[in-house]
Amino acid sequence: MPELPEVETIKRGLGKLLPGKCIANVTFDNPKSFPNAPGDVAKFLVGAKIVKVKRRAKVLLIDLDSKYTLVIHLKMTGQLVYVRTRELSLKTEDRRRKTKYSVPTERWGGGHPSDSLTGKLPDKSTRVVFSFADGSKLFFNDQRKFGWVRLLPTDEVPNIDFFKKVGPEPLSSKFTSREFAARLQRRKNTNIKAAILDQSVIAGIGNIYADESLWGAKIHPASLVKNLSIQKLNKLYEEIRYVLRLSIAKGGSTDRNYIDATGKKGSYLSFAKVFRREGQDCPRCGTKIVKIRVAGRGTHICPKCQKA
DNA sequence: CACTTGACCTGTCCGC
DNA sequence: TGCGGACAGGTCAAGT
Repeated sequence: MPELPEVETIKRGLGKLLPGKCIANVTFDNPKSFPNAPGDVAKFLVGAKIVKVKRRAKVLLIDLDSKYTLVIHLKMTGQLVYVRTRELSLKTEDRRRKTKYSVPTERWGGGHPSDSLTGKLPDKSTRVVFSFADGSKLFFNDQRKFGWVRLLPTDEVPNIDFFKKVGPEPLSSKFTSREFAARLQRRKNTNIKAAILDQSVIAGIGNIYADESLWGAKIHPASLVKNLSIQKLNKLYEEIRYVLRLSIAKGGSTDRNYIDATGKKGSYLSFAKVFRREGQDCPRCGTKIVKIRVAGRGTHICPKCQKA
């Protein structure tokens, strides 16, 4: 579920919280969540200081001063939540003992309680825990275990298969409608929804923003790319950039379990036009929104605005 | 090579 | 109430 706006929101949150933090310890329960950790954790992770937090496509990158980078993919149910520990006052043995044994971490989540998912961490979905020298922690939670964390030398990150083939950032000022249309031609015999979900065509779009941008451009998701006019593709380009920007401004979409670095939900879905709105009226023409299946995904359309 | 489908997982929801 | 099955969706491997 985390698509570009959600990962961007997490990046911005962690970018304010993590730089300068020194990693004191890393624990993980599920080897698949951190495939190459065992040998490299001690050498290049513990003792390293966080330099910068970045994003490329739906991937989060945390640069360390050890010339290594944590590469994190949240896939569908991944979360990265930062928890500040209760400020310790170590004046007396009593207070130290009380703090140590009773309240390892304070309530997590920021903002208004109704905006956050409440609970204690770690929980049963916690796969990796990064502990920092100041006592704060970063939890990588992932209910379905599709996500992963990898530790790679920073200069090798661009060489992994995913980054070698991934398409341009849709919100980059260098990304033009002309380039968008040109890149779509590699998938000209498939449907437009599959084409924009293809990360090698354009980075960062997932099911939510595919449906929203196709509605905005009045394109049926099953339309073959080769049958779409250049005007339609230009409109789609504009809509993709519009919905991604709007969602970032709203802190992303919380469908089931997305939360940001401080535990807060995103509010984009309350602005969504069709996603998860089957049975409701199309905001443009009033026709009932229907849910169909395209490219193997649940797909939401207005059958009147988006003709096949 | 282009394209489609299934696998990877776990939790939730729906119908019987 | 319990239970089986469908479904959720990002990416990759394997299939056509």
